[in-house]
Amino acid sequence: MAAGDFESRWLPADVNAVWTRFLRVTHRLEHQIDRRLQEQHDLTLTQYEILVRLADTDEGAMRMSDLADRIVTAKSAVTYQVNKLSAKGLAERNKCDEDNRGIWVALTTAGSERLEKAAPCILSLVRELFLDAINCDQAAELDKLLGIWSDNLDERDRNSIPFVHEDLPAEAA
Amino acid sequence: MAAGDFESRWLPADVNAVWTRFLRVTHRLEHQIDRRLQEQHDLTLTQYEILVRLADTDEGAMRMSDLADRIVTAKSAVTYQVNKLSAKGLAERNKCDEDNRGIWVALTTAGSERLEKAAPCILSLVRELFLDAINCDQAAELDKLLGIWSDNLDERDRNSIPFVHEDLPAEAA
DNA sequence: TAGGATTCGTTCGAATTCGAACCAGCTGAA
DNA sequence: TTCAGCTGGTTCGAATTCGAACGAATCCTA
Repeated sequence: MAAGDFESRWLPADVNAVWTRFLRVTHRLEHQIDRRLQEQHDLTLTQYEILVRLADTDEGAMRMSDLADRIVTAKSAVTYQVNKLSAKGLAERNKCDEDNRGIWVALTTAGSERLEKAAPCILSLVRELFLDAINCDQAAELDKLLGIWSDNLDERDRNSIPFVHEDLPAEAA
Repeated sequence: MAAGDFESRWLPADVNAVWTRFLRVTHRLEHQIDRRLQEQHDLTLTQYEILVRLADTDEGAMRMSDLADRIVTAKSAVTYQVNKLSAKGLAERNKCDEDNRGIWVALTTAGSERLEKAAPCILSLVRELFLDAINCDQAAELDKLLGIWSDNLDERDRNSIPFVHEDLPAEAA
């Protein structure tokens, strides 16, 4: 449209293209991993994610809310999935002494074992699809990008910015 | 575990960290956009995606299957969403002369208008969260990465590679 | 040109996700 | 101390997604 905004902005077509491509690639990646996980380890990607999050902690346990925050889903979805995992015997819910409302979700032995079996398989798939194809510099760059986006999102959350898109700032001739 | 594979491979912890971070960031990005879209334009991200895909074609129409392929969902989900859009008057289903089984999904005038209203808003949010924060070189790099991953996935699909993770190739001492 | 294999799109049921409403426990200020 | 407000988690109903099964149309091959 206007012809003077080349340095800091992208042209609409470019933005659209990159974003579209980004969405498509991420979805395809997730689908591949998810499918593999279900076929070979009877786990959903979400369930696997929960197990990984739990295993990543020092205490081997996490509060429901923190879990929800980490895996980026609604609290109710976490309740649902943790129940599922608990029914499978892979995780357990323990009451929380510091706060009687709270729940500590912990990995069971079976959960650890399942994770130990699944993780190498998944990580190798992740490597193959996602990381092996790029070199060290690119990987570093990717990591930097992820950091930037993450900070960006944090900031937005912190301020809970009320996004408004001004249609036309009423100053174009 | 073994200690000799440092150059082309990542350490498990790194892979895990990058992948985790990637998943989290992409989910947060999508949620932000999705929420905005629903609040301000009464559209799901999927629905918006469909409208964009349709608008991107020369004919302003697309076959159901191609749509499913583009937005990376099951065909049944496309049926569901196109029905939804059709009920809203934003898209229409036309029969296909070349193939009597087929359906051409086309944008209606209302659909174009809705998209024209929503797109700037969404693109500006995408810019803000996703692209403005990175410089031109990084953007170019990102584009390259997306290309690599995409090709990778294409290849895998083409050969429908039967993924097997050999637990230990039985040659480590 | 008949018949098996594919492909196109739909339908159905199951799984998952979300948000709103809710209850119970915690916190802070009067 | 008490009461209003907040926070952690669950429940419920609605929306969405998936995959399997299906019918119809097309393609391919003999």
